[in-house]
Amino acid sequence: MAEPHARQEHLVVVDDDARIRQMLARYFEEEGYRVTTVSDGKSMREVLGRGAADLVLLDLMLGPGESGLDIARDLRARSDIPIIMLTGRDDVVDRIVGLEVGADDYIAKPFHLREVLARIKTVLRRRAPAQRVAEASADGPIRFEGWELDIGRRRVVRPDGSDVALTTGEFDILSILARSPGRVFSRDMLMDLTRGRQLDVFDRTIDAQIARLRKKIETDPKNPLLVKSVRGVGYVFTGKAD
Amino acid sequence: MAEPHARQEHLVVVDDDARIRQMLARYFEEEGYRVTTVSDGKSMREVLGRGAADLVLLDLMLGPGESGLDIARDLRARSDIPIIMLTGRDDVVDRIVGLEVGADDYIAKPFHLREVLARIKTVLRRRAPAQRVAEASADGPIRFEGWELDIGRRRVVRPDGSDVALTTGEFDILSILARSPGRVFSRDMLMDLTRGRQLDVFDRTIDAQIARLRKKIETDPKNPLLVKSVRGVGYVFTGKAD
DNA sequence: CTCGTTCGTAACAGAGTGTGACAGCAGTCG
DNA sequence: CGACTGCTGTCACACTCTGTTACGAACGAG
Repeated sequence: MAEPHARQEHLVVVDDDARIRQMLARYFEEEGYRVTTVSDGKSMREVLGRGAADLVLLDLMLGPGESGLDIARDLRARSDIPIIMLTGRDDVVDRIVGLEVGADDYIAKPFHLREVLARIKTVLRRRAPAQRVAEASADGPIRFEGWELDIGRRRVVRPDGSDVALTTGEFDILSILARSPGRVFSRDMLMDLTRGRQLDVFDRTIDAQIARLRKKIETDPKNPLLVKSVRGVGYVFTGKAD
Repeated sequence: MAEPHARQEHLVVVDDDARIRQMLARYFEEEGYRVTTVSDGKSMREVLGRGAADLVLLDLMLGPGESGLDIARDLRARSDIPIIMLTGRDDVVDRIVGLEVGADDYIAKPFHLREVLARIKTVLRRRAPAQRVAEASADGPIRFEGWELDIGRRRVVRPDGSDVALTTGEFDILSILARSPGRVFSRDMLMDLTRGRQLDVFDRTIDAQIARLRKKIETDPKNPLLVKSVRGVGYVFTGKAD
């Protein structure tokens, strides 16, 4: 059921088969989404040019002379709109290439409408937080106070050259913080950015993670120098960039 | 469009009846395949010698002096190209022998074009996903941290130049991961992309393969640098491209 | 100083992961 | 055909990671 107060999210369905377009549109509309259907890449670009879409559902098997993969690549090059591909059951290669060019997920045909809906919700809810942390810095490592934080390689090196074994959660939090030194992040934001979830009222998850993180990277965890608390607000990275 | 969205698959039709050749060719071309027709075994070998074909559709009733069965046996001895035989309605013996010599399927004449197409798709689909993984990259090898991963040749070379003996399964997983560094793949996706199957609930297959893979390519498998785990999500390749 | 709030962190339980062992299987070789 | 070999899926068990709870310490307002 649609939630009346939630902003209606806008899906764009790209498929050359009119029946499939109609079937998907009808189903998603019943589920409370706004749906626009188009049959080819050109129309899709028109629609996207007109207004913001939240997600593109793209059939890779379009008619002759048009490749869903090219459309996906092109789309990804110019925007961050999440893409879910519809592929033939056995188009393993297409899926691999599709993910490579930046699609967020794929669904094999024939599909269950329920499943498509579930995937859409998942992708909309969190565009793979871990992924986002990684994308945060495809560039070189962040250096501070002799430390080195290589987000791409998920690796942290101490001033003395030794590796720090951070867990996934610890690493994600540190990445977010260190990427924007001096900026204060609320627990809410950290939770959302690293796990794609909202924070419950009395949730101490982030606090616990911060404590564990400090124990591993601070010389004196009681007097943190790198990750400081801002009472009533959140946490901030105070390491000085080299 | 720069490239067709999926490589056009190449069918070779071997039949001594020109009308049948033409009929099949026209139909398959409409269906998006690349088709080459030949009338005898000699021409077939020429065509196969020139370039890769994906499937041979072979009439067992060739003209006098030539046996489709011999051609099939010979072809199978020298390659893995899938073979579908066209046999007379009652050539039970031929079918048996044909399957024995390694044909993948047979179709009794007279046949429906639809059915032929369906069989072709089935046979092409049956080909090991691994093979399709390999096809996914006709490009050069992937290089990272001094390593070399040649997907086409299914070969992995260490920075010191020595070969690593990866098994098929290990290689497939590494290929998928390394093609999209920084992208997190769920176990589900890895299973689907490498073996074309879905993951059962408590399936640890991928974990086991990852462990074996790490043992072979990581300096310290306990602290992996190339293939890292993302708790609750999956695995990610963290090698940096050279 | 007192009080209510916020934060740090130890402790625990449950879920997730690594890995050795083993058995079935397919391919190979004699 | 049978022995052998290497690969893979599965299981079991240990270990790791994380969310939650609890409690005391730190903090800020008045």
